[in-house]
Amino acid sequence: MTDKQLVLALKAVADPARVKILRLLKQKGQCSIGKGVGMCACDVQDHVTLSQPTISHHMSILRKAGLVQAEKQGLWMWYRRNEKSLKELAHAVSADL
Amino acid sequence: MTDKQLVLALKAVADPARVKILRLLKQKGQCSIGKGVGMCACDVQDHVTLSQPTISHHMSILRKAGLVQAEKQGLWMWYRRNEKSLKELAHAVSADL
DNA sequence: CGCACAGATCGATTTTGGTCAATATGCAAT
DNA sequence: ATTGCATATTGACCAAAATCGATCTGTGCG
Repeated sequence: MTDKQLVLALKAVADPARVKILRLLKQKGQCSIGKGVGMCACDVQDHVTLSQPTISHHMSILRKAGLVQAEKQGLWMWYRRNEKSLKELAHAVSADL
Repeated sequence: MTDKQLVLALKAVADPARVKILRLLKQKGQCSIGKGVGMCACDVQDHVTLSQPTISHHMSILRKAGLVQAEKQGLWMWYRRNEKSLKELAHAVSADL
């Protein structure tokens, strides 16, 4: 993990809304298209008081940081945590900071 | 560690200059007033290309986040890492994100 | 006292970032 | 094709943050 990637990931998690979203994505059985894990953007919107564009923006930042993965499922976008990247981030904070 | 503290600490480390400073503070024998660990502000300035006010600003942010401790030593300010807080942050990233 | 030095604070500027309304895109069903 | 829905993108706005020059504070020394 390069320093640039590290700072990008840290910036991504250094926001209350995105911390909340990452935690939301831990929940099971919340996905409106029946996936066991993860959520669609609209599911996220049901849990945070932010506009749809703002949520889309946050998801994009988490995605660019590699902390969540996104997959288009017809009309919906299925977001889920990237546990591997999250683990890498935790390790980097523990070892490289 | 409250969520507010967590986000504060994450914001503190989500900056290239402050990542660099935290790493600098790991070095031994760099302190101009003879402390084995840590550095004075002027020692930090010797290693990063930022103005004195900017460094003071960054140190203040790291300090408010609890990640570094500061102690006035006569004319100098002795900064050192707060390993306990850094460990807590690493744990929070690993467990609470 | 008065000077010199380390560091903090102030003020201004520029950049970055969060937010939303409006609009665009893309998909699915009728 | 047309309509409806989920999401993305755009544009604008405001808040927060990074940076620096100038100045202030406080400390030690002659």
